[in-house]
Amino acid sequence: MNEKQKALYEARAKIIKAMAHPTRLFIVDAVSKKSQCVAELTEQIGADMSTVSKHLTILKNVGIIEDEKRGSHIYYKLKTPCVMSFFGCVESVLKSTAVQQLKLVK
Amino acid sequence: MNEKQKALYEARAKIIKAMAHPTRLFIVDAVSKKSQCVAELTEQIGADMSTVSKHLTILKNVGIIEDEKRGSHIYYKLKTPCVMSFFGCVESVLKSTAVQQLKLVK
DNA sequence: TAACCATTTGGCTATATTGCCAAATATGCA
DNA sequence: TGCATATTTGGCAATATAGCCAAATGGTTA
Repeated sequence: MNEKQKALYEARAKIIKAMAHPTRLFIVDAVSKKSQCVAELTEQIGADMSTVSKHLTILKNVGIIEDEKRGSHIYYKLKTPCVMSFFGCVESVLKSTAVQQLKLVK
Repeated sequence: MNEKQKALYEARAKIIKAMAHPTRLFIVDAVSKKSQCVAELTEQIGADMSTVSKHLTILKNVGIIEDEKRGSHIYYKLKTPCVMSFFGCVESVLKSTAVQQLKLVK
């Protein structure tokens, strides 16, 4: 792997890493349904608002979500909808391992 | 988020987390093209073989790749091909942010 | 301008991840 | 059996991540 390739894989990994957290996955899922602000998301997640805010920043920095200021509120929404396809694949990975674990039990 | 939901998001995140590393992304890419063993991958990656082996274990444990023993070699191959769709989406996220950064420069 | 609401930032601690080296394990062959 | 090859495991140090609290910022309204 040369330097250029390495940099490319790092850039890709950074984006996937932004999705690689339960709270951030929830956020992506939630804002894909409707634009929401930190306070709303915080209520659903049940963590400190500052924590949720930091997760939002991470997702925003890589370009997965974007913010829109409306008055004193900041609404977050999905910027790159293709990330939703991750969910389907992840589900099939989960299912495939579940099937295999079932076989082991039998 | 109730406990069950939380557990589901954690399970999903674990799978995505397995992809969230430059070396592991490279491995997924590489073994999607052809089955390979640690030594081969190590050569391309340029890290310690034990490091590469650990990355393989992480990917295997979540069910993204699987191993196949042939004689004294262990070949790794892609188990859940849908993860390849991540690349396309990641590329479009990269492109979309690149375009935006260009606009800022102008 | 002051009090207020929404949100982010700084700072700190706890925990998790990564990568190397050295040692262990497993397999094949002389 | 014993040595060579292929790969994994243990252990440790360095770095990164996550979460909370407290404080700061920024816009809104009285």
